[in-house]
Amino acid sequence: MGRDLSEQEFLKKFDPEQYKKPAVMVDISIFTIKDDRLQVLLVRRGGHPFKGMWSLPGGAVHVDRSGKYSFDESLDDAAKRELYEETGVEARYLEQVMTYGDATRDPRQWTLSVSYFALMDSSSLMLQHGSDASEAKWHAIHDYGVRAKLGFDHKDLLKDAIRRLRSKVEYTAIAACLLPQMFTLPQLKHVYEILLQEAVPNKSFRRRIEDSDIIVPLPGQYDESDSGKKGRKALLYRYNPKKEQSLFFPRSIVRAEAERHGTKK
Amino acid sequence: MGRDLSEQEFLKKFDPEQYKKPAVMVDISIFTIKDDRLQVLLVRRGGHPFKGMWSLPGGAVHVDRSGKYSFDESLDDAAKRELYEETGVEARYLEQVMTYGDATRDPRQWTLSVSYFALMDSSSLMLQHGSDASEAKWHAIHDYGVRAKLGFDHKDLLKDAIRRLRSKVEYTAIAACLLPQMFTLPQLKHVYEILLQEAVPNKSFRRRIEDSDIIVPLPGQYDESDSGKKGRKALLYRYNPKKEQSLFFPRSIVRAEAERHGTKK
DNA sequence: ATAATAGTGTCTCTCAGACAATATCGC
DNA sequence: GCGATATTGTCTGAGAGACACTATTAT
Repeated sequence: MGRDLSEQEFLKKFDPEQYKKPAVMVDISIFTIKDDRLQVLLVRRGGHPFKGMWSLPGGAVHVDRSGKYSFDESLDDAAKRELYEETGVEARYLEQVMTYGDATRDPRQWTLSVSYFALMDSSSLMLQHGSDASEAKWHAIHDYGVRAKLGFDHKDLLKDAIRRLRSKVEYTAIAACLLPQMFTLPQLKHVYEILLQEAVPNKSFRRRIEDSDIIVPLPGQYDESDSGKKGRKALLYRYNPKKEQSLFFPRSIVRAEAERHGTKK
Repeated sequence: MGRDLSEQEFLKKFDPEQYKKPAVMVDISIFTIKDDRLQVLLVRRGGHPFKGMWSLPGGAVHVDRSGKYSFDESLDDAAKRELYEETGVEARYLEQVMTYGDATRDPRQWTLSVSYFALMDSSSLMLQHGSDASEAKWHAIHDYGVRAKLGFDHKDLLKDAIRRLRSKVEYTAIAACLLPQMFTLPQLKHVYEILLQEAVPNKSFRRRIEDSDIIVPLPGQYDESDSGKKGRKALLYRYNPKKEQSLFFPRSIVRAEAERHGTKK
């Protein structure tokens, strides 16, 4: 290791290109509820590899300050940038799922993908066309995937993202991030039922909300949209924006029974 | 984009070094139970940056087939290799936590760290000295960190790894991976109490085990070690190796009450 | 009024935790 | 036997889900 260098000298001499590096991508599963289904935004691949197939929106992390592209300060920033490029809006919720990396998942090189999932309400959205993604489209989720053929190992990324979402829904309030700022409890319950794919008991559900300070009522405000609808009007609630971290419910919903987390059965 | 290339032609022409890339490291929080405490294995840094400080064991992913180092087929392989280089054994449990990446966490370059945590029983261990890590040592966990000063943002990596471990212990059987192959229920209960830092009700704990098929008794076999000990001998159990995935308990242990997941408070 | 939807009251059954009782060991 | 540890038995309170009931709206 030669003589003793100071940290300054060491950093000056350090060559970042001394070793071969993997490519680093950020890929996002952007979810929304549309037509009573959970849907994910996919883009059709315009170039090789997997040309013509669908894939999760994403791209390389921008680490070159002198490059022509906007610089990414962090992984989260890269995810937010990709998300914004694809949808033109910011997501209500964004969370890292996990990282995939091996020698063969991309035929070009050893590639690593940091997978994220994002939640948005479908009304807040304007699909941006152009850029590298030739076409972007919502695809309904069936079970743990989509019917379309996905490139790379994005089928796995998507499956794990859906799993994470479903599991997290049971003990947090993030489902509210799939709805507009203001919503009713029947609407929210409906989102839960779509995500969990089973009936949610009414009383237990409302008790959960009451006992939490995550989802708070807007006293006296009723849902006036969909004026043609019959029946009693529902009270409006909103997702509590303060205390970002405590979107946790005191206890889990549905399926206290076994195999809640089992991968198969 | 020029004329239409076939995928083969495209791949032949593709230049992996066309864009600048971040460095990719794998860092591992290796946990064990020693002296009635949760402990993590740290190495003292021999070179810059953060020379002389402690850090999580780890290193760059080896993606160069022609290099002098062993090639890593995947991220998990890289983690297993680092783990083996450091401890000389394979861990009983290894799980990816999450990935950290930004422009400044390593003064040399934009660096990304994939964080893992590993569980092992302290008896199965032989610390390997040498290589780039000049010194390796167990450090007791207090609250969500260690007393030693850590380089990089490893304090955050460690904190998140501990959080993941503690949270996962409540609904899985991974705590058994901190004990030898065969163990008694009082021993396992003790591990839970060390990890969760609170008393675990005896009857509930044993009911959980009974109802699960994750931890199974070795009928008629008693713990004969520590022969000087008073009192009734405990039955031996083992961690069920088949069905790797279903190390989940039907329900959670302790703290059904609020703030189970809160970050602070 | 009636049907439809929203929201509330109440009962029951299950289960986690408390605590007591029993079993088995070394001495 | 005695103290220590392991294991099992029983009771009770809390809470989730079932279900019936009330409230409010459009037609």
